[in-house]
Amino acid sequence: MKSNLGVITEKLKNNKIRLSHQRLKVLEYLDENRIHPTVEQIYNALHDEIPTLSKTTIYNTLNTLSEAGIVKSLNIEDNEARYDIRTDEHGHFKCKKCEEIYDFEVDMDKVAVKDLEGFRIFSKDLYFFGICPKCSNKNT
Amino acid sequence: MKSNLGVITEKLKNNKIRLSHQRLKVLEYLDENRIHPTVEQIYNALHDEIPTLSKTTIYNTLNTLSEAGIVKSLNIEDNEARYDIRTDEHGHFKCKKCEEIYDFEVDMDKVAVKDLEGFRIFSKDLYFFGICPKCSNKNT
DNA sequence: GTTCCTGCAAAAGCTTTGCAGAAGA
DNA sequence: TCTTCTGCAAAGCTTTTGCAGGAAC
Repeated sequence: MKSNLGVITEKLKNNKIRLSHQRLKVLEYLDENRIHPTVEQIYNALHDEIPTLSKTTIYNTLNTLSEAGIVKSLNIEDNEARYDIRTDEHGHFKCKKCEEIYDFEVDMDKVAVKDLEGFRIFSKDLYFFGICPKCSNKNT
Repeated sequence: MKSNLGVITEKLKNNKIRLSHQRLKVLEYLDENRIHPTVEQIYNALHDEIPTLSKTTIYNTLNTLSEAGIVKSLNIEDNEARYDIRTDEHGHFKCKKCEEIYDFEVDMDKVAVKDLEGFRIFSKDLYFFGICPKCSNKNT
């Protein structure tokens, strides 16, 4: 998928964010591994290829990209942030057994929202928790 | 509102959680101050009345109560947990200006959820972010 | 009398900051 | 060349843990 990275580099240029090797690798990883990784996971995955890479750079990169709206940070865990390259409106399901996070499509307009007249809404986070089908079938 | 605390103490007894002075005070505070406070806020509020109170106890208390389903912890901030004594399904709106958190009613059944056949859902967190009416009117 | 809870001190874990050298434009 | 980025070390914060004394039942 060269097209995706092309779109991504264009987004960086539009936001006047320099195309450093580290940033492109982090973005490539997020694009090719839609697992909503933690900083730790990104670090472990890229460390072999870029031995000098530091976690500080990953934190800096993700903060920069979040502010530019190129990635989205998820607060679905209580201790550690996760990152998503999908920035369109969708929900996240976290399995309490395997800890995996699944995307799902939502129609937020159908959430009956009384009580919010006069509120200007910029973003919406929807997190579901439970057991995924794979873990349900492993009857333990 | 003596009835609320009566209900609360009954919940504690049902869960075999001892009715310590500290726990009752934390719960009373949550019940009378529906501001989704942080541990820090609870600590500051109760410290005058209970000078020996420690943050460790507040953390222990809130963890115990969360596990028993008597309070709910919110991950609406990226750094600090907030706590809610309302445990029924409802949404939270956080104002980016005044940082206040508002409750709102939702009907989650109307969220069009494809992609989740076979998933067993235990809980749902819905967080909205934007500007509240008060802050919208202060045109700054 | 038992069992569980409190609170101090210390540790753990995630994230940010300061800064000198390196890389991008 | 000028500005920005990287990465090391250290610090900052929230939260957890170990444990002795104390409170609940």
